[in-house]
Amino acid sequence: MEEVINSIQRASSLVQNLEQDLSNLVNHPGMLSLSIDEITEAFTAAKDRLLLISRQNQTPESPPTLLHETAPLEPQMDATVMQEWLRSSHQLFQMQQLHAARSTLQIGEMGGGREVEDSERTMGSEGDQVQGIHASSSRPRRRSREGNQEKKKILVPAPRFGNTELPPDDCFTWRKYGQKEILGSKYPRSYYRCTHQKLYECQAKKLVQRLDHNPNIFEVTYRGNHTCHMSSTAPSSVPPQQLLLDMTQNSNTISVQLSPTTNLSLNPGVGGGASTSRYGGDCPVVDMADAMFNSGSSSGNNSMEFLFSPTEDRSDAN
DNA sequence: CGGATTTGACCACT
DNA sequence: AGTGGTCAAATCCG
Repeated sequence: MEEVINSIQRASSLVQNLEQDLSNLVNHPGMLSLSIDEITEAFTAAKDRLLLISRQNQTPESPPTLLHETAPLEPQMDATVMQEWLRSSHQLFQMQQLHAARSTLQIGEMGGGREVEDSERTMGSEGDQVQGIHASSSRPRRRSREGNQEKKKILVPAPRFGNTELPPDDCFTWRKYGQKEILGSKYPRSYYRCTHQKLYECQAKKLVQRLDHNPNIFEVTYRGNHTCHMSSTAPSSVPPQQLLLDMTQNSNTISVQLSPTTNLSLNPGVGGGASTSRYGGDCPVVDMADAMFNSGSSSGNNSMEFLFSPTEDRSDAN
């Protein structure tokens, strides 16, 4: 596990370096590629180790919830895009660390107060219970009060190959139940709920919307917790959240979910498939989301503020 | 045929 | 009244 941590830390610092020199490196694709390769290798090394470890620790039927590869981003992206996903991925990584650190404490309120996002400001954020939606009951179409649902936003790079319309895979199966044009947004918002909503009364939902100014990035808003404890494929004896916690308890600083690999999508040099392994067991986003959910409240507030917040904010998270 | 998606309409909330 | 969220019939798809 120590090697894993070392690899991750190395990768993280490489990401930071890359981020700092990004404006220069963008003009030197070769060097940029090398840099990305280094990061990829570091994460891949960590991943390989973790896969080994997780295979030893998991029951055979447990879906691999560790580490992910998503569709690679197009190698030559502009600086803005690059910076966005670098920042977001770095933030995600920070969040993983934050979560790992906090998971050993009793997680409840976070000190910041920055967690409350705009939509929650007006509603309050109890975030503890989820109302059931019984479409066929005597009160049809009752909309659950958003303010009572935990709501977390993350930014996820859109697949640059294959079907870029697909929202990022996150290891859970989602059923789309609506799409709507949102005022002031170029792109429609898609509404998803957990496929197992009926079976397990799972109230997890997510909203997916492309960013106006950057269609290469999805803003994914998760609401409600998964109570189904199901992955996209088969029932897992251990819910992903649990795995996360279990693993993080073993390493006191770094969560092994490593969403960064995912969201970094550092695949130019890695022979990963171009398309999302939709049910392949790589479940990046949800791990992150779960991490956030399970930490009571995380540092997520307004997505942009949260993800692109200044460094002191992130260091504050440590 | 069953489950997922689409899409217009309805409803809750501000 | 405007807007976002949800429903549910129609349709698609494997």
